[in-house]
Amino acid sequence: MNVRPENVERRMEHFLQVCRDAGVRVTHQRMEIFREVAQTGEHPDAETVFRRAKRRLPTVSLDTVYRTLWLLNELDLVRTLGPFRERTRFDANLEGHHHFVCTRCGLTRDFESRDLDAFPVPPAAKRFGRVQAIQIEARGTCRQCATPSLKRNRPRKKEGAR
Amino acid sequence: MNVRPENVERRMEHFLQVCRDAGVRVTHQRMEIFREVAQTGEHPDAETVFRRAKRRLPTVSLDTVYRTLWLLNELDLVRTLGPFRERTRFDANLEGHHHFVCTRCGLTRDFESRDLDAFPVPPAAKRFGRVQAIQIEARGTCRQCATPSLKRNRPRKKEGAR
DNA sequence: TTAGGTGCAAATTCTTTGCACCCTG
DNA sequence: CAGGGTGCAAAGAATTTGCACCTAA
Repeated sequence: MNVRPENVERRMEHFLQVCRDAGVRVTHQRMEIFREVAQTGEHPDAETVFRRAKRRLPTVSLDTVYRTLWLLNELDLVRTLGPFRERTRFDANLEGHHHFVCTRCGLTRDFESRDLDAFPVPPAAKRFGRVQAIQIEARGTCRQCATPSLKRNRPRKKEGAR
Repeated sequence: MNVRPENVERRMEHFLQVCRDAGVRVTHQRMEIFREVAQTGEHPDAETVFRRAKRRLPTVSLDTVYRTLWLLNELDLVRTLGPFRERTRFDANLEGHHHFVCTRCGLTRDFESRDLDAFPVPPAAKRFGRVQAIQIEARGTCRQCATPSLKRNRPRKKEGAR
């Protein structure tokens, strides 16, 4: 569950490198916040990162944690699970199907793949519990986000193309 | 993008059947809310369903939409994308990896699969944009949720095992 | 030194809940 | 006609923002 120290170290190095290259300041807060995410395989939410980071940074604030996590996401040092900055979304298509997700704007569309449907459940997944279905998420950039003139990029409020 | 009328019809039939079997009342609101989700391949959020449902149900309220969507989810008539009723979660493991997701409590864990990493990007996914990575989500029930005595089931507030 | 970063507090946005009235079964 | 379902309004939870002070480069 926890990441081995040598890997955490490697991630920290990478973090420093990326920050320098991007001209982003390396603050005490950013280091510790990144470390908390780099250190665990638990996919923590902001609140959890906050709680843990406070052990080393007693005065850190939750909003700094949020700002830092989104910064790290922009620098591609961390990623979010599922479409990010999005509300809960519902789907009535219960037949096996897969999703294309645009990592810029969150657009999500179904597609089908016989080959994937036939793919056996990986044994590595079974150790966590009983697997009912496997579903792939193809992450990338949608047509509109790829076209510079029509950038859709992270609609925060109201809807984009849902 | 939109679901073909005959499939919408089939889903409506199924909806009625499931409601009857479950002893859940079939109200005008529930029918129209389900219809909105059944009709589109867009994975709408609650707000979007609300806006659309209002065209047929001018007096419907947003909270009814929420209550109904979660009811439909419980009846397994709709599903949510990604771990549901969860906050945004972050991950610093950027190497190709996959997720086991418990559909009861949202527990999410990484696993690796060489075979899946080697799986070619399905052509059907490419039509939506450029695919950078494919990642599978193995959905099922985790050990703890499968054990009746230790039910974890949907922690809403505060954290479960993240 | 100084622009970028932080902490605080307040604002927003999304989602849920309590309660009185309504309508399905 | 009884109990579940709905709408309203208000509460609650998660996340973002404005601003004055602080600090890494």
